[in-house]
Amino acid sequence: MNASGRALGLSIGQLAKATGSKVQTIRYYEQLGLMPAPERSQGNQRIYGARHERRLAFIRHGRELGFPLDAIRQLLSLADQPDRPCAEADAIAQEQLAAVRSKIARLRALEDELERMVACCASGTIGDCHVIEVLADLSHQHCLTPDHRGQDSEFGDA
Amino acid sequence: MNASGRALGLSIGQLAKATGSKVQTIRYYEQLGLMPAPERSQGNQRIYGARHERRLAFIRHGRELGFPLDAIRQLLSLADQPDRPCAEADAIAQEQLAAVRSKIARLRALEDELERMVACCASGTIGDCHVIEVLADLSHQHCLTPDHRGQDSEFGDA
DNA sequence: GCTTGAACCTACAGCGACTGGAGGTTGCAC
DNA sequence: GTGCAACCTCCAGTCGCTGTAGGTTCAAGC
Repeated sequence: MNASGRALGLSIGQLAKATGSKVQTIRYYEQLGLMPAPERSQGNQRIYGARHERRLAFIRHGRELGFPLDAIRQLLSLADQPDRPCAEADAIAQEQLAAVRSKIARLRALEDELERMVACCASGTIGDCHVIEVLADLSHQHCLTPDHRGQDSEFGDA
Repeated sequence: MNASGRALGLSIGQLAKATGSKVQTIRYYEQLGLMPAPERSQGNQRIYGARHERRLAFIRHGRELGFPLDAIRQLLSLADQPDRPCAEADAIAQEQLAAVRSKIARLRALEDELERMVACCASGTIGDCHVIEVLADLSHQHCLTPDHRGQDSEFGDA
């Protein structure tokens, strides 16, 4: 019971290294209930097994893809019920894809505006600096889209 | 002294409406020192003039373009010194443009991964759900880029 | 003059997902 | 037995707001 079993005996530092996480992050996930509380050594230090490593890898993988922790929590609970339909998991992933696309769209608009802004900078003085002029312009006349404020709150993390 | 002068007598709520900000946000900017403390009425309520309106519009405009408040602080201080060279302002804008581009690149990679993820979902059960399978895969074999973790901390806000 | 309700005031907690530090204990190698 | 790295808990800070609690002021209507 070592290859895919549970006993493995990783310290939190070893688990962190194995999954590319930080020690604090692992404790943070435990605090949030995303990671189960592991056994402790006689000296009260956490001891992890393969099960924990898989779970943490799942979480990190989700985070790398930009899923919020709440979505990951749902995905984890779904992953534990192989017989349920996968429509729910699919919906979560679709939602994340939509969020990513909307952030891209917003950032591309910003990119356009910023490009125009810096392209016109002739390295003169602040007095005739296009960057400052655009920002100071109350009427947004220099802007491609007069309302470049995002409709969704902000493009958060991912 | 009304058209472009200072006296105008806006309450904080009127200023918020005029600039598309929220009342709390204006107070927050004042607390950070981005907005100067305005005069007060007899009843201790803030009274703003055209100068404040221009300054707040500048800040909001910068935020809409994703500049962090610290960058906006620098840009504001530059805007007050029209004789200085504009290289510094240009550099700040270039930096922001670079940040936006790097976020776009990261998000596009995520978009690709997520597309592949959901495209293969055949609406079966969790047991053979591609979404869950990819996330649970320790070896990242299903991933386009085995290291889709961002090199910069995260793609923050904008 | 009085009442009502909206808008204002200060101060502080919370969001998301960590990160870093203080101050103390344990584990392992030499 | 001695050092020091890694562990422990708890708490504050990041960024840019947003929301709430509990109280005061303003302007309009009667």
